[in-house]
Amino acid sequence: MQPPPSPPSDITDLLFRCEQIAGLSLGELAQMASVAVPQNLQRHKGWQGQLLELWLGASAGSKPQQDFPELGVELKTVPIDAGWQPLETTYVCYAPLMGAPGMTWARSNVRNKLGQVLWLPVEGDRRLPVAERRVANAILWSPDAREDEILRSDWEELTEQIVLGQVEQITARQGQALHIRPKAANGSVLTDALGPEGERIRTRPRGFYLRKSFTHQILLNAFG
DNA sequence: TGATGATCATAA
DNA sequence: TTATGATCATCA
Repeated sequence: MQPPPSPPSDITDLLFRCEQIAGLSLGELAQMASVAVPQNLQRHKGWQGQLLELWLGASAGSKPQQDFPELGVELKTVPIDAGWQPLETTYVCYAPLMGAPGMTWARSNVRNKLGQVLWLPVEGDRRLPVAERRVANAILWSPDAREDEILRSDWEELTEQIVLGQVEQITARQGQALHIRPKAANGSVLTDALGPEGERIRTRPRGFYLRKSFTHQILLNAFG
């Protein structure tokens, strides 16, 4: 078996590809793709995500778009423990800090990314060697009315604070399902943001993330 | 011990 | 520099 040379033609094709790799270990998938397996993920944090992108035929590179634009699907690998509990929060996208006139939840990047997500749970216990971690069955998810409402509410609160120039007051403690945390190579990276008087300030870049509890519910609802 | 805040690698 | 892929590691 080898990684597919082209993107999936439709959802069925995508789900079929998921079935093909379900139950296999990262070591097996890496070997078949001629990719080296790192000892740990300390210096290879996005490694498994990129390996699985390769196996599902997602276009590489960093674009502020979905992984499968033609299918309207975003791919997210999520490390889980034996009880299907996510071990990490899930990065969603960059948080625009300069405000965007007329931006709404429905048109936001967060909503766009989360409109339809293909969750790919992977064993993530740090005691398990990376190569031995297995890929679970994929879950194709779209937020229901209740979930969308929770996300919208969190997004609106955080976005309002950004627009009002209160970026520095935002804490990761805010938000029931969606929150904001720093997102950068290190603390010296700065980007433009809005200040309290509408002036331009420099601050650490931020990203939107999904809380573990929210992702956990998604996995449970799909019955993992 | 878990969540928050910080950080690592890579592409364009 | 922005943005993707995320996980690490410190401290309450």
